[in-house]
Amino acid sequence: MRRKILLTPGPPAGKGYGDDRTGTAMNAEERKKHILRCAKKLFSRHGFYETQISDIITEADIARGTVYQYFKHKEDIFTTLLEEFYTAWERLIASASENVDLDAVSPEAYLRTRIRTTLLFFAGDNEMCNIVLRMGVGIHKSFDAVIKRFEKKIAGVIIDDLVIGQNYKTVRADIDRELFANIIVGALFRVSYYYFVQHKSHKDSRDIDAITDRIVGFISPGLFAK
Amino acid sequence: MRRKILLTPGPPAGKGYGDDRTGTAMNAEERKKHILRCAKKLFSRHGFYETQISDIITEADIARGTVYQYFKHKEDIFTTLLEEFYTAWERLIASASENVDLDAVSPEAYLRTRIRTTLLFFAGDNEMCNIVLRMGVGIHKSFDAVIKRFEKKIAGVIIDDLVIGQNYKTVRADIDRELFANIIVGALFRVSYYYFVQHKSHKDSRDIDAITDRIVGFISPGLFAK
Amino acid sequence: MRRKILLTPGPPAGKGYGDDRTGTAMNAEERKKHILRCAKKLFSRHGFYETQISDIITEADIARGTVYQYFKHKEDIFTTLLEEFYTAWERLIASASENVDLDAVSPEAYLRTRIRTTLLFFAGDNEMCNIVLRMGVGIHKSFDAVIKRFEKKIAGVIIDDLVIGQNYKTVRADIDRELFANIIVGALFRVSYYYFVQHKSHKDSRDIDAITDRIVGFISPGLFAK
Amino acid sequence: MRRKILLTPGPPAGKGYGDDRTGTAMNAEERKKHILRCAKKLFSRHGFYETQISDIITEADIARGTVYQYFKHKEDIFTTLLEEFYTAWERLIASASENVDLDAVSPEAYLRTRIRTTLLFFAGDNEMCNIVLRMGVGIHKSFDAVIKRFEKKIAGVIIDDLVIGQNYKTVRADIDRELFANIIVGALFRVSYYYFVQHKSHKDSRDIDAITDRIVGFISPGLFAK
DNA sequence: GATGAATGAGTCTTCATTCAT
DNA sequence: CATGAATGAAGACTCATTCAT
Repeated sequence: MRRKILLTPGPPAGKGYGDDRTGTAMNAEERKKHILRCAKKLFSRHGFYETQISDIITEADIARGTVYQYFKHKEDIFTTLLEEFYTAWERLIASASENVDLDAVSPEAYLRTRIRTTLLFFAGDNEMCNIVLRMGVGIHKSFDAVIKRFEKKIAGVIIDDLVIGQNYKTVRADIDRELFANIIVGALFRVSYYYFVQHKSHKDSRDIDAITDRIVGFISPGLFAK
Repeated sequence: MRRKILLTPGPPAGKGYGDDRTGTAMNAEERKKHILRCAKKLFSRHGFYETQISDIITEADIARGTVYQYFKHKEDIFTTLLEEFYTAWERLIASASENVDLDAVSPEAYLRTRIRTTLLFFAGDNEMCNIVLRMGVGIHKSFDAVIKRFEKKIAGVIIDDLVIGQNYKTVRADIDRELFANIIVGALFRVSYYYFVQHKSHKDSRDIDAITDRIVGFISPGLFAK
Repeated sequence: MRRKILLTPGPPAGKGYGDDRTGTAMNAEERKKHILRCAKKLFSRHGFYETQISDIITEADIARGTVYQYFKHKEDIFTTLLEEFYTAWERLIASASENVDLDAVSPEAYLRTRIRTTLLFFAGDNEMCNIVLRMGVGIHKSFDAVIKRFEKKIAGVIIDDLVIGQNYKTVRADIDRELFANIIVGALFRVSYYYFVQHKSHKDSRDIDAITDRIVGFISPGLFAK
Repeated sequence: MRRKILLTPGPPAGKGYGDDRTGTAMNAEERKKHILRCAKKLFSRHGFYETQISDIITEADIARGTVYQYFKHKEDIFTTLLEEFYTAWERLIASASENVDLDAVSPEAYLRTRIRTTLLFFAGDNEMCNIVLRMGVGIHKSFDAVIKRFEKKIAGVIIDDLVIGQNYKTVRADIDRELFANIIVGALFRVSYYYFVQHKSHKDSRDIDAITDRIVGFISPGLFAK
């Protein structure tokens, strides 16, 4: 029986009539944002797959059907979140570019601004930061341990190298080892992904040698003591 | 009944005899590896959640129950894959370290070896490379488009900056822009993730300024023309 | 949590292991037939939409998932039922035609065979009969009353006419009024549907006059007393 | 606020003012009819279950809640449609009976009027015709193909028989085969439904033989050449 | 009277896991 | 050990109905 006609028709009832936990009424715009906010929180903590619509409506304190008044499906929520984030980023970059007089600013100052802008942007929303940059989170709790171990290890190896280098006085003493290790890991992971997964046009060891050379050439000046 | 002795000699029936494309029978060890190989292929392409046990047994041409003879659950397969990968990496790093005489080798040559080793390792198994380096992202087909767009854009912005810098002669002419953009993106993403998600100890804008300064200080020497 | 890993894994349990209410094990073929049989019963009584998968599995005493091992979806069950029925009918007609020597049999005897065969076929499976011929059933309980009233009325009108005609001696005295009313109603409904819904090529009143004439011409000889 | 007095005078806001394509305001009576008209169109095309309240309000260009001001539930709309149709039919039949002087009119002329009236009635509203005469079948798009095939086939068989009969000169040459096939199919379906589903009082093959005989006796005079 | 956001019971379908053979 | 039919908890999504405005 699809619907118990004449028996239990009933819908609404009780709370939720537009209220939030604050009891303030919400218009469509606000409510959509509210759902998005709650979903972001959950996606950030548990990932897309481990976040259920049930979790979202509990968090948002709304009815099941309400979600579907604002979003076509679960993916739509996630996609909207991504789109908004990316759009904000694009706007930021665009506005940042506008206000720069390339002739008046030193290259280093320019680079500095760029990097600072990006970091500030990510720092401003660490939930989206987690969603977008997630490196292992949001997959499945049971993988966390394994992943964490690896991430720790790989950074550790680099740090050890740096310590040795600093002892040998070959590596600059003022290097922030922790930060540096992350830079290297990030760079290597991304380069690997880019060349070996996305553009895997028969990279043989000679290609890899070439790539290695360029990376070393780029890193060395900032890394080693003169 | 046991009548058709000549027809169904060994185990149950029909195909699925545990053989692989070769038709050769497999022992336990081989069979487990076979399953892992098939699962890896699928996880790499569709991610953990979008890969079903059904897909794995189809790919491996085995019976549903067989999987559970070798793995406790689906997660166990994935975890085993990760573990194996990490273990291999650790072994590689360890053996690489053993054979180095730090007094006999230049710091740059040492760095070169380290990087080359890592790249070779990733290049050697681009399925695992995809799984490990993208994991959270190999999520759902419908997100791919959005993500790709962003990734393209962010790299594009950096490349544009480099072009400008090279025109102005402030950036070294021999920089491989594509590679460099990936290094920067990778570094920034990871650093952001590390500081703003994992260790989010109240990073205010002063912390970010400090981090920015260090990154700039590290990158500049290799980036700018003298 | 998609699946409460390590917490509540469990499936099977208890009954249902292939048993029916008879306790006899079933092979794939039988089980599919069993599901079909149960579904037919329910579809026949409550219609496609008012029959839930839950009802079917209760009736068949199987698990929810089992249905989907044999049928892609609910529609698939219904369609299979229709297909089987139609196929059986086609086979029947074909075999009936084979054994007829048109030169040796009187036209009336031939007609007789045809009609008898069809009636026997429908009489043989009144559940499918109801599903296929349903004229108002299987829609929604709440419509039943309205429909029944109309059906009664329309037949009533015809029967009244016949009574009058028989009193006037213009209608053959040996007419089975109930049967005849159904023949007329069925014929008129179908003709209307055929000409006014399916092939609605601008039937104006002249067309209708022509159709009427033909119907009258065909019915009259068997209806009126000489 | 009530500022835009000149813009939003009457009720709430925007469109949906209750008007139809003419832009004229509607009173309660008209509005109810309007909803019925729209619902009829949709029920006719997609059936009761595949027509949603959402579809109806879109078609009628009214608000969701408005429907429930005129109808208790979805079923109520459908039932109203049926009731109206049946009532109209009853009125028609009643008025047709009034004006007949049975002593002055030939039985055949009387039959002719009856049939013509019925056909005209159905032809006058092919949406209701579709709803009433197909009801159970306007079920689900996916079944259409299967059903159509059967309907075609069954009519085809009869037509083939007629062709043969006409070649043998046993069947009247002036028979409209298409029309006749529909008459027979309609009659047989309805009789089957009546006797085997509704009044299934142990119809055994002897009953069926009796029914068959009567049908043949009734059809033959109009069918066969003398 | 009209509106339409909110409601939530109900329904289909998926899929990891088990266990008799 | 391999098999694969059976299992059923879980989850996404629908949609008739209500009621504050």
